[in-house]
Amino acid sequence: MKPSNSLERVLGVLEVFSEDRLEWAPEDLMAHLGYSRPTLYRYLKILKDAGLLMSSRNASVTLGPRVVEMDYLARQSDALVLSGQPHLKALTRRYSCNAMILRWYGNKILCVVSETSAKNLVSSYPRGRPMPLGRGAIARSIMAFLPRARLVPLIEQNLDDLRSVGLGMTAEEVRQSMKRVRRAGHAVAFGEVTAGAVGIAAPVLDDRGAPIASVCVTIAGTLVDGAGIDRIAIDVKAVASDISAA
Amino acid sequence: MKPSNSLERVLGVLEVFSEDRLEWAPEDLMAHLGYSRPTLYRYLKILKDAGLLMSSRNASVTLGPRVVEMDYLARQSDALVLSGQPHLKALTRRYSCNAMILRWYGNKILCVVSETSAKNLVSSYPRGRPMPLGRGAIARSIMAFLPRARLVPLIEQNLDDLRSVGLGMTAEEVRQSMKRVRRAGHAVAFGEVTAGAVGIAAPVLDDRGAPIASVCVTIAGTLVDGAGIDRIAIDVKAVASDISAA
DNA sequence: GTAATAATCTCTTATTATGAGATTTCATCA
DNA sequence: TGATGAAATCTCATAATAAGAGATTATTAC
Repeated sequence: MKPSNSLERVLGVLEVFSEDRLEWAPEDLMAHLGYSRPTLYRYLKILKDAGLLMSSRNASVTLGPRVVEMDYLARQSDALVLSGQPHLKALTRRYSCNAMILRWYGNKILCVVSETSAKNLVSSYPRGRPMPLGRGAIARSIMAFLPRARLVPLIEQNLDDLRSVGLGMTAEEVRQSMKRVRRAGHAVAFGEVTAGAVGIAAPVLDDRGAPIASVCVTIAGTLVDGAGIDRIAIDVKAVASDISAA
Repeated sequence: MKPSNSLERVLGVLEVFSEDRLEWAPEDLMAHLGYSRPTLYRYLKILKDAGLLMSSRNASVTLGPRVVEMDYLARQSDALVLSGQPHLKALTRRYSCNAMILRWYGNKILCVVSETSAKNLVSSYPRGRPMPLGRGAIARSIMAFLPRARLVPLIEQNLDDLRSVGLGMTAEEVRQSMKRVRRAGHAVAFGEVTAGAVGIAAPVLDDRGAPIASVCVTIAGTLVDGAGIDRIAIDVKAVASDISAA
């Protein structure tokens, strides 16, 4: 995974930006990436000219305006957004809730659209924020549909979290829980991500049955009982399979 | 502006995505960019691995999930968003309107945040969408604060639009109109971008007095008279200068 | 199964990215 | 305003590697 050519090395600069580190001083980038001074400045110049980076007041760099523009364009071309948004609006009309679609990519789960009708239940996962793999209905709805070879290492990496939400003590027990989720076709979680909120999620599958996204409804625990959850689960699954078709 | 090295050429692939063309077939990219087949596929592979591109069903490519993630990060680190958002919330609390901040970069005006309290006045410029230079209070509030050398070519490029909104028949007359905007410290536009809407915008200036952004309130024309507009203009200018300070 | 298309590989050559160090630009304070 | 320190850019020889023609291998579609 370490960059082997100069093209990957330029892009490597973009990889270092994360929620923990939104601003980088050139000096730190040199140290962190191991590029020489002229090389780093060359890269920065190119990335700034492309608008992907910009320099903030104190000479350090942050992500730039072209990123913002590209996200707008990505919204226009994303099949999940285009086909999913009307469904989300319908869900939020029917229930006082938070409805969202999250994409599965490279061991990350990323929110791509969300709609809300619940006044005080604000989603802590807006568009673009990656979500943990170990907790929540969304993660489970996706993991349960992965092939075993893909699933097992993920379980092992997140065993502490998975254990703490009661999916089993050992990796094998967790895998059995996942099987049950797969059979049900959806996952339910009580307050695993947001206290007091119930999450109900179903996977969007591609034509080979591999998960590519998840549809999730989050609703205040006080608003639903078991039967209510079942009803929502049916709707969520319907939406997910509808999106799968496209 | 034509790429001179391989690093700029890879990034050149990202430049071709626009509102008019959200999806590209590799074959078309080869023709459009003039890269050979192996080279183009090499570039695509690298950009896909970085998550900046992804391939859609029909083998063509679109912007990818890392773009979405980077926009989320950009939101977290953007001083305009961080310092501006509370102000926008205050403005929308005070008036039934649409309040937004737009960044000026590379001859483009790009929305970075927007808040709204008006039910049926939906902004047609969400985050990331570039806005025309020839129409609207926002464009004018920025252009009026550019140095003459920068301003004149822009006026000439957009003369048709500028004329059609009544800023003057010749470039020189338009420039005089801009001077008046500059003296007033804000721009007002009636239905130039959205029919029936009034736009009131003031520039955010850096420490050298160069415009870097604009604060704009859009409100239904039926809700305000001249005095109302003046009141809003004062608030908008206050917000803009407050943001300028940071 | 086969045909058609799409993507990747191979390998040589010319191109060009690289980094040490010098130089220039920029900002800051006396 | 001029001096001081830091940040960014430039120069240039050399090693590194990106490029492309054409062949080969995947992937679809039928």
